[in-house]
Amino acid sequence: MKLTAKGRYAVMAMTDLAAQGAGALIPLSDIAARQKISLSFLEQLFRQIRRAGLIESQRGAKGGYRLEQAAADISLDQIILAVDEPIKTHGCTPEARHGCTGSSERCLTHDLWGALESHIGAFMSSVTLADVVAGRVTPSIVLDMEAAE
Amino acid sequence: MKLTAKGRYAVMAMTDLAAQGAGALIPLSDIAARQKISLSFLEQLFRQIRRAGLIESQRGAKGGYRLEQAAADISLDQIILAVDEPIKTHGCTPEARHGCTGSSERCLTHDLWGALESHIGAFMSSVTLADVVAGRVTPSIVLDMEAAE
DNA sequence: TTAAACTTGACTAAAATAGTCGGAATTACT
DNA sequence: AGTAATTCCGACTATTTTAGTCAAGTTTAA
Repeated sequence: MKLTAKGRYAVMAMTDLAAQGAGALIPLSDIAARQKISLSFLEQLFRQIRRAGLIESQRGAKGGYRLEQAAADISLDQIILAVDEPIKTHGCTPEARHGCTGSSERCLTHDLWGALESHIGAFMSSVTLADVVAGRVTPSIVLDMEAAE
Repeated sequence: MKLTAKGRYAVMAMTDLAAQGAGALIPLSDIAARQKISLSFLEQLFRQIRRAGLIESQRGAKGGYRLEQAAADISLDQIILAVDEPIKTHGCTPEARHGCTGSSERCLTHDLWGALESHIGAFMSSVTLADVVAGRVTPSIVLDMEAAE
């Protein structure tokens, strides 16, 4: 899972949308103003998010966007994956130049990248928009996991 | 913590070095050949890793690199931080254009990025070179953490 | 003396990122 | 019917970052 500014903006905008209440149609211009993100850029992001099925739109005057599902049912990884290309963690693919599939044996770090990927994914899929809006995402979540290890 | 191909190569090369045994001086050309990484590029990486104090070098014929500490005492985040700029997770800094420090209140997602950062950091600092060499890094580590949640 | 190896800084090509632009389609309201 | 608000779309582009090269050293073992 790639973590870029684009994904950050998408999460910020979706959080804003979720914070506006459940059923209302919110025009992008409102979100753009509140989050200080250019409208054009937001349009591009929301286009992708809509195609992923996370939001629904209504065109025309008084139109806007609303969440397709409840905020508690939308996890952050869904948002990130909607706007960024999915994978990018390890180069151990047949196409990669320096991957380990070229050589006969697996490279020593092969499993590592997979584990890292899973680790990040587990976190992002465990946090929902509702969590973020409610301020339930704090470093304590992480500390809990570390302590439990 | 940024996760790029550069950091990956650094970890791969350091793993290779650790796998060669404790005290021996290993020339970079050996690692370059085994890991299929260009020698020039490796030189650049090892320069940064040496400055970070993770390895020591001996110049001249029969020279090379060896780990400064035991493989069990070198964690992956030390390697990543040595070759990549440290931070890059959230834009909530004074310099950032769209950060939350500009507005009076904190942005809703502020804590989130910090938590994500901690989460990734916790993983990378919990894994040592010795773990990777011994093949102790598998997705099961992640599953353990999830199950414990 | 020679060859192996590290050291350094500057440079660069390619890729990815972040974001723009112009226009078209749709809808509510008057 | 007309107008303003709004989503929708694809293509385009400037900037930044990444990945990697290059040329010219310095140091040491044999």
